[in-house]
Amino acid sequence: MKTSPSAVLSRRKCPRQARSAVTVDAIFEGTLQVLLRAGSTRLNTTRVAERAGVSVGTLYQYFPNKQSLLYAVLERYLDRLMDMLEAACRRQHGRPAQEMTEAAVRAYLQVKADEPEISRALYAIVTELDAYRLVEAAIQRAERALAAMLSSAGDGDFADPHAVARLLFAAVHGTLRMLYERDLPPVIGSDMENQLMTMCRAYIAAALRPPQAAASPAG
Amino acid sequence: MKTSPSAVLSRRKCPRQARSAVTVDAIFEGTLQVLLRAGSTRLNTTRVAERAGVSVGTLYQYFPNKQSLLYAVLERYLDRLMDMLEAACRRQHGRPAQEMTEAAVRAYLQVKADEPEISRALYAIVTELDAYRLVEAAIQRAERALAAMLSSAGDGDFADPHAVARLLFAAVHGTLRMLYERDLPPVIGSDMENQLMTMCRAYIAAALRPPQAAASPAG
Amino acid sequence: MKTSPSAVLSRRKCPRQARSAVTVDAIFEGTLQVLLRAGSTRLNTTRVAERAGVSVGTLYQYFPNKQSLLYAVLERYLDRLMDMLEAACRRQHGRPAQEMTEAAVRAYLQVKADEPEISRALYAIVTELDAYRLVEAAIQRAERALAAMLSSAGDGDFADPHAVARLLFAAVHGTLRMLYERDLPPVIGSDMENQLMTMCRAYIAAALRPPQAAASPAG
Amino acid sequence: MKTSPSAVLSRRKCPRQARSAVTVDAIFEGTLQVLLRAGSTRLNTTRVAERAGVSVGTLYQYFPNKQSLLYAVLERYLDRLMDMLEAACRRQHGRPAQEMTEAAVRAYLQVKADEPEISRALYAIVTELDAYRLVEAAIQRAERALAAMLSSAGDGDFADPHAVARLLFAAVHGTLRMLYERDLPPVIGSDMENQLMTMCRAYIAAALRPPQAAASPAG
DNA sequence: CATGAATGAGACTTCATTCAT
DNA sequence: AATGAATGAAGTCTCATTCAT
Repeated sequence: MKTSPSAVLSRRKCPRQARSAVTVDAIFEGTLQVLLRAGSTRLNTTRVAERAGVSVGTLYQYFPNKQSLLYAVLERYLDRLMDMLEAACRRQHGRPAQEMTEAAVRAYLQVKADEPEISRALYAIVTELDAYRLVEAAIQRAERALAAMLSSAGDGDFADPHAVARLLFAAVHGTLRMLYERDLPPVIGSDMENQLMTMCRAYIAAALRPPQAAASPAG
Repeated sequence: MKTSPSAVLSRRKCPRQARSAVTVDAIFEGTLQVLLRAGSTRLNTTRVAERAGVSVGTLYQYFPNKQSLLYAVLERYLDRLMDMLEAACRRQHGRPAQEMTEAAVRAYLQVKADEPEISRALYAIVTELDAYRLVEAAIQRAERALAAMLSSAGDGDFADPHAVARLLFAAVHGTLRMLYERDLPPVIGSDMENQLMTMCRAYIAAALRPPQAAASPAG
Repeated sequence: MKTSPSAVLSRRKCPRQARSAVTVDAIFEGTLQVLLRAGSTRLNTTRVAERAGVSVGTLYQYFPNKQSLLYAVLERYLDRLMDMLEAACRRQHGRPAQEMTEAAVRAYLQVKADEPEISRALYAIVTELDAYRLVEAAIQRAERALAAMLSSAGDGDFADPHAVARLLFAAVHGTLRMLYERDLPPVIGSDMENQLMTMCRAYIAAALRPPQAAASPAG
Repeated sequence: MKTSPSAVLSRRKCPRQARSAVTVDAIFEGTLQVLLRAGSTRLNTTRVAERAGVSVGTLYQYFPNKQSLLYAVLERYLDRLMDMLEAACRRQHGRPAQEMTEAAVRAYLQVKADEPEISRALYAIVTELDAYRLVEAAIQRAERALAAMLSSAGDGDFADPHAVARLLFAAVHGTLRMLYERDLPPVIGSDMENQLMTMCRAYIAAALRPPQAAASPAG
């Protein structure tokens, strides 16, 4: 039942010429525009092509079918999101656990805050494509980045850094998702972000083991 | 662009005869079956009717259109979920904050664990219907129930119980959603549940203010 | 292709009991109501039954199918219309041609004016049923009544009274039809009626042969 | 409840390529064919497309819905009919009233006689679409053309040419309509046409005022 | 390569009619 | 006789995809 990324979803041609790249970009952009303005239900290839300023035929020259187009759009979005999260995590290596966590979470909030509708719209795509494998890959990138960061904490270590990273990401991402799917007044939104931060800090504090009193010769 | 529950989505006929009630139930059940087996993309009225063992005509005698059917299914699910959460919260009134939270969260995990695919499938519906208003109402029921419970804690109080309830629900629900959308091995699943519990406890501990030693005679 | 009045259109049972007659009347009335309020396109048996205050089942106990119902409604209307026209014509027997014509035409205008929407709605039925045979019968009643009247004129006779009656009816009825299908301001409507009268008078004058001056010995 | 020609009824796409124009013509033709052979009740988009030799999809590429198709067919027919009537009227300018009237009426009879079934079928459309506004526009074109013609009569003038034109058109058109809706034997048909002519002549004679003997020196 | 007209399977919905209660 | 729930054929319309130009 699940769509396998093989055959059906692969893009048809790698744009080698500059012109092609422009076209593909226009199509990606068009897809997002339609998604935002018309919603995922009314998203169809004709409309996308129209908005992208190309003909349907052209669209089909770059993507073998509608699914592959959506898949590519999603892939690109997740890649960029994860690139950014990885970068943010790397920047925190070696710092104290609380600070690094706070910084990473804040970075994630930041990006998501810039484009709440896009996030929401893309979830529709995930559901429609059953593209959970793609999401899974992204999540794992996030977890690995967070785990590596946590492992490098300068002020202690974690019994199972990956487990902590896993929950941290799930909690932060899941909370954000709820936050952006609801139409909450900004005041409440920012309060929730504060509460989220409090929770993360409390969690990290509970999971962090202070550095081995290396000087415990008595041990 | 959002679908308002009025006109379009309301049910067409209240089943008066016993026969009707049975039929409507069969339709609800059929919808869920199709949702689970064929996925939301392949869900169509014909298939639902078929699975429910009735004709399309019958389906349309109770629901003016496909959307209203999905809306009703969703509504029923959310109502039941919230009924259960409210009951669980009420049962905890007066107990210590940590214990009550743990119990409530566990109850929620429990229900959701029984039917992971249904949850996932229903999210697809929410997206397709833009039925965020319905979800919002359910969320608010959850928040109120949790806030009332927290306010009754026997071992302290919260500066802003509703804010705590809000985040608690968002974090738990959001985390669960990620948990069930991924196909994680059970081991990891249960580990995540433990981590989630840890996080909740840590958060509650951080938000709970011990009882005012107001009555402290020494005062 | 035409619907023959046989089998399909005949009413299923002649209401012998008073209760039945009441029901049938209610159904007739309901049909007209729906026709006027919802239009012929949205006229369906369920709606008719509803408006008539009976169930569909009952409706089908009196009419074997939808067509027969419409047919009966039409028949009743045409019968009444023609009854009235015949009566009006009979009342004019023996009077001068101009006066009798004017009176008959006026009577026809009168009835039609009382219920322009009904007329219009019923035409829709005629088209849908291809019930031209029924209309034809009514027209012939009209023509016969008018011809008989004209033949009895006290001030002359007509070479072919039936031909005159035929055109007279066609012109009056056709003009009226146009009048009521358009939404003309009353002023123009009444002016048209005057013009119509002028035309009829002129036509009769042209067709009427003065009485044989039998006493013209000089001839 | 009336259908306004805006939005819903307007055509979807202006045929730009030659191929398109051919397709649209085929669709128009197909619609008429179906209308004539199957009747307005059995007219459906599938059948029209089939008869036109195209697919339903193609049909819907040019017309947003069934109504708009019928509307367009009707519009085209009325336009052509009125073009012809206007031309005929213009040709009569300046001639004597009786002659011009007779010529115009005859021209109208002529066209209608060529295609009695089409006329009848199209009336069904008018009823189904409630497209009375469209018909109204056509009627007004007819009235204007006739009024202008009458005003130019070389042998007198009319107190209210437009009123005369209005009734003239109503009577002629209405009579014709009755004539073609009935299945009268040709003999009677042509007799009616003669009678109609007599009536028109009589009416014109009654309405025409001889030229002012303005130069009457005796005055 | 690009275009956009054409295709047709398939989705949604209505409604005349039947029949168990 | 009356009821109204159930039926399912048939109609309208959409949209992913192809292919001649």
